[in-house]
Amino acid sequence: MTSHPPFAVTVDLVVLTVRAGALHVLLVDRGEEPFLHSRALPGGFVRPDETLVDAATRELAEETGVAAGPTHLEQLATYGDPGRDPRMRTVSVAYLAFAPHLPEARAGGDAAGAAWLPVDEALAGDLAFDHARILADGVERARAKLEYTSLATAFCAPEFTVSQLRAVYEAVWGVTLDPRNFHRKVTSTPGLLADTGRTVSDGPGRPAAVYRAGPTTALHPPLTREG
Amino acid sequence: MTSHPPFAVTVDLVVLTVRAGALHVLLVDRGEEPFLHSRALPGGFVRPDETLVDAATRELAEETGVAAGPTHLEQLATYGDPGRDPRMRTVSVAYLAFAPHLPEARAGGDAAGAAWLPVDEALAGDLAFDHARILADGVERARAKLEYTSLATAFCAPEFTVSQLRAVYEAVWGVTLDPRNFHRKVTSTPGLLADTGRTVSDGPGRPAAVYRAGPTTALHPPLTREG
DNA sequence: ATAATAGTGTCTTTTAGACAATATCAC
DNA sequence: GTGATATTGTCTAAAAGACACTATTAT
Repeated sequence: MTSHPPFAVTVDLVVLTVRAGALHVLLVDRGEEPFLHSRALPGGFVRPDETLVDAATRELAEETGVAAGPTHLEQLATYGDPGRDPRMRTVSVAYLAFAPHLPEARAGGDAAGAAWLPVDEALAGDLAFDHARILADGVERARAKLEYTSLATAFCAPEFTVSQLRAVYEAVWGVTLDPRNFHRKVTSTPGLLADTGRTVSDGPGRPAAVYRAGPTTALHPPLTREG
Repeated sequence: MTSHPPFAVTVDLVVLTVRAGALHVLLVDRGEEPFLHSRALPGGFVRPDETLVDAATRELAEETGVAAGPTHLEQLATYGDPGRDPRMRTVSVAYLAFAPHLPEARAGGDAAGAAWLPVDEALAGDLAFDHARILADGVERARAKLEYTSLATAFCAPEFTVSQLRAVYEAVWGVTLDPRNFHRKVTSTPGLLADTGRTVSDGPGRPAAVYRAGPTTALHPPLTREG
């Protein structure tokens, strides 16, 4: 058999960040049918001559104004059940992005609005298409990857303190970690953090050392998720 | 923009098994252009009304005679660079399968032949399309998943001994593990193995207890990859 | 001074890894 | 018996987790 029925191919983005101690996801108000005015993950059709990751980067910038630069982007999974899009047979390649704390998103492209929403609220409400499932998969992937990679630093500004890094873990995992053991763990993992030699003071308390992300991306042994 | 350019969507399968102490992959000889008579991963076009995983299961059975029943199947990643298929813009959703030791594969469908090949040989030779990259990604995923899941049991027959399970780890990771520490580790992980109460004797030596896979799928803490 | 946060040190429990010793088979 | 494999036990070193204690700031 040599038939190749035509499919539409889209990319959808699960863009996560930490705001006010909680994990948030970037959602748009759909500016067109189907699911007009529903909340949805940003995304859109892949163009004939671009790679999938280029399409993801472009849609992120077009629809939400979030630049790819400070953001970690990786492929999540692909969703292609017949009927997931009422218009036509559509296969969507989902990407997962970890963003630092950014200014408010702006809408653009096909989106009538773009905003950060706590993932708990997003999963409780209705999302367009099968985006609730995609979001749930993305959150689960994020939680798992914090254990054995240095990706938590992707949620931080280029320079950050150990407390800020710990706040990322606590927000994503929804636990409280012992500040002393956490500090010892991350500072004793070779190559995970690069000391800038500077400190910052934020409110009362001893000023914290300022670090950048180091070259190490894999955590051996992993951080554990216990409270 | 509301245009949705047509894409062809395929599934490709990285089917892994352990034979003679080495990790093997199931490859087909392509029966048609392009890459006629090249070795390739089994796969083919997704039909208009089937899910992606159904397409993967169908192609596996059609092209190689491998039934889905005893096989673990999970989505690996999606490959869609322009130009990866010289015929048209094609997006391929790759699936990763872990098979127990099976009889020789048979060819069928679009495949002129199907055979198990050691992954080292497969990666050293030329594979059609970008299948070398897909295979490399699949092998890496398999190696990583053995660490923190019970998926090694998917490479075993329904009933197996601790030695047979250890042989899977040694073949996939290419290391030698201490039989005593491995035995203690897997038998002390709650729910990983279900004792059948029976033993089997294979050659000289004390007969080994026979187990089935237990309900536990996540390994906490993970097995380590050291020799 | 007091409260708050940053960071270090110490102790206990758990686990990994090395390896001795025992059990049960084929021959 | 010998040799092979299975299984249990013991020991040591490393790591996790609990938590006392010190350091440095804002107020």
